[in-house]
Amino acid sequence: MDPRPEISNSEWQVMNVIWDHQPTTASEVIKQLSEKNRWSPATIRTFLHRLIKKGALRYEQDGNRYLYRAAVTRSATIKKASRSFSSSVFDGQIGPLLTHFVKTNKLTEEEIQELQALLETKERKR
Amino acid sequence: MDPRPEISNSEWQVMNVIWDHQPTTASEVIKQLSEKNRWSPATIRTFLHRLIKKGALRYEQDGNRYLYRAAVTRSATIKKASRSFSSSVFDGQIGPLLTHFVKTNKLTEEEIQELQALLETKERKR
DNA sequence: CTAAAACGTTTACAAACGTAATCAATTACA
DNA sequence: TGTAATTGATTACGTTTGTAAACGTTTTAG
Repeated sequence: MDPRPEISNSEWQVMNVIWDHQPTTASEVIKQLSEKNRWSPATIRTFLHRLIKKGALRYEQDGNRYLYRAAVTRSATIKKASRSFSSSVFDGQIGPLLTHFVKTNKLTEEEIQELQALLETKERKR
Repeated sequence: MDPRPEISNSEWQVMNVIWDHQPTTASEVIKQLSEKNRWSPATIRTFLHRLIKKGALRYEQDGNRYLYRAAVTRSATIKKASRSFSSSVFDGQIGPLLTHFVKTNKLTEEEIQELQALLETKERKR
């Protein structure tokens, strides 16, 4: 199920919780999110409903409550969002995006090494 | 001038043209953009107005038309947008974002080398 | 057994966004 | 010189988003 239309910023937070705890209940999501944000439970429930309507979440009855799970994979969703982000902000150029992020952010030793390894492989493959 | 609220997807396209042609006129922006998108001139003018209201653009009179220029730098604006993007999509983790982009995209030889150089420097500095 | 708490559903409402038409003033062309 | 085209300003309108209250049903605690 391809989520149409796009997932909004707030909805991303909900999706992230679901992907990390799948399958899970509304109250679990509420617990996780009402700390970070000052959202009322009702607000979070609204996001759950909208995500279902968008086809990004599925649910099944579990007694009197729902168990939610993602209807789309995290990586596919990230890929779509990234494409759309880089297409507006960087005008489709992935290279500048990457160099920008590398320049302007702190990376841990591990992250640096993982990136170097990935780039090595890329280079090999050409 | 810090643009409040955020720049929308469509508005990014306008900003990109302005940054590339600064200072420039509405009709130049319209020319550039109505090819890629199927936007009517009125639509593009609306974006210009909104960007001025948001404080992202400035203008000065030039005869009977305006000359537009950015009121914010491209890099500062990109940085803000990237932060906000990675904070919702990657929950603030920059590392995963980078590895994701490297994994899922084609990079040119030059891009790979630039990234490797950047990472080298980063590693030195720790 | 009854009142409160929990859960899902519906409705609400302002701001932002995508997309544009219309209007008024000015300019340029015939 | 009068009319068409250009330019900026105002208004429009449906959808999405952020943020939530209200409502009805079910479960639970006292």
